[in-house]
Amino acid sequence: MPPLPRSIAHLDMDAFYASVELLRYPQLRGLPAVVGGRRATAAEDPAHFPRLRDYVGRGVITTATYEARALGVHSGMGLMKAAQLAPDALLLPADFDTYRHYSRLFKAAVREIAPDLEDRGIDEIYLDLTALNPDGSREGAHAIALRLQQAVRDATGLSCSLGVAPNKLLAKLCSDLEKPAGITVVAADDIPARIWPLPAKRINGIGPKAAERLDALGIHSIGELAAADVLWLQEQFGERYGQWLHRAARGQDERPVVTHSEPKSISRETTFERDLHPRQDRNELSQRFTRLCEQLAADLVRKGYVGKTIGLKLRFDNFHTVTRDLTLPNPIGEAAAIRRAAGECLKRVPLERRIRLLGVRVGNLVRRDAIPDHETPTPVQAELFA
DNA sequence: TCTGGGGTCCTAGGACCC
DNA sequence: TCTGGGGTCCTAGGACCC
Repeated sequence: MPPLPRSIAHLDMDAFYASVELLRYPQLRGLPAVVGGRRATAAEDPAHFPRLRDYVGRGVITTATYEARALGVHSGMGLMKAAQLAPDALLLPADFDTYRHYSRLFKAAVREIAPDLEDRGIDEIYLDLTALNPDGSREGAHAIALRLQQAVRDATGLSCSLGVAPNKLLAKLCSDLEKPAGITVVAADDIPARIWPLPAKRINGIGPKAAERLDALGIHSIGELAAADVLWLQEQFGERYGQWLHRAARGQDERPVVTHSEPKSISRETTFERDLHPRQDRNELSQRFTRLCEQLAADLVRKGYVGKTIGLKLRFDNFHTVTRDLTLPNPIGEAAAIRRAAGECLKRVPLERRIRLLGVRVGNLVRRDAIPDHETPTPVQAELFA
């Protein structure tokens, strides 16, 4: 007997950050608006909304309303470029605490109906609905999706889109087909008609680089990728990725919905308002570096981890990025110890250009409460190791 | 006036051990 | 002395995702 097909959903909030802002400022509904840029300062009047054309400085768009998207603006786009396309669009500063609050609300509402939930960040989740839709019917899947949509709306006032399919890959693809507030259900039979005409880059895992290489090889649609010879794909893209491309294009994906996972690393990074010179701006650089380590140490305490691999990340004014890391004999978590280890990493980087970004990371994480007392480094020991 | 911040996973070479 | 594998850890970079 072949295993019963699963019923997997992907739920994606519609223009999440921007939609949360519209709950706060309903008078902006229907207008092009984007979320992004630096945090608001206390001096700014929260009811006065600057236009994109007034913005000066670094940053990208985090979310654009559908009205702004119609003007060609999308997330990830630099604010200065977006200002050219949509100078009159409103610019709303990001407020992550509020977004996290609404994230918890919608996930709790979904969990009441479908407890097998995998977190995929602040605004999307996977759900295993197999037990809720035992016959695997389209009608059953659609009914559950409608209930979920309504529950999310009741809990938050926000809309979401759902895809329901036999696996995560297809569910993710489908949740995007009828946005906003859409529901798309597909079965294996629908793949040739519904999935194969789509561009290959719509597959989660085919990014800009792979899409460009596929294009150059004459493969544009998922169907063309499905028709390509697997050995040839492996020659072009490597054994593993070639095999994965072949399976993905055919709608094959066995990954389970993972309801619990532990973090592998925790990091903090910052892009400076202006590029800092390694010697002329040495003091400022050093202060920002220390501050990042303090914030990271606080994050580690709050989340209950320590780690033994400390990493440093630098981005230069030409956008070239380098990383260095150092693995210590014992896990650490204190700001001073992190600062010292990351300082050792910094000594291994030649500093010949101005610095745009500085980041610090702690990996090889261990839960604080999992460390036997005799292994818990005291501050003094931590300093000796660092 | 280009290009945020938080992550995961993969690859590949070298060290080191069996 | 030379020739080998295999496994694991460390490090650096890169692709990709939200």
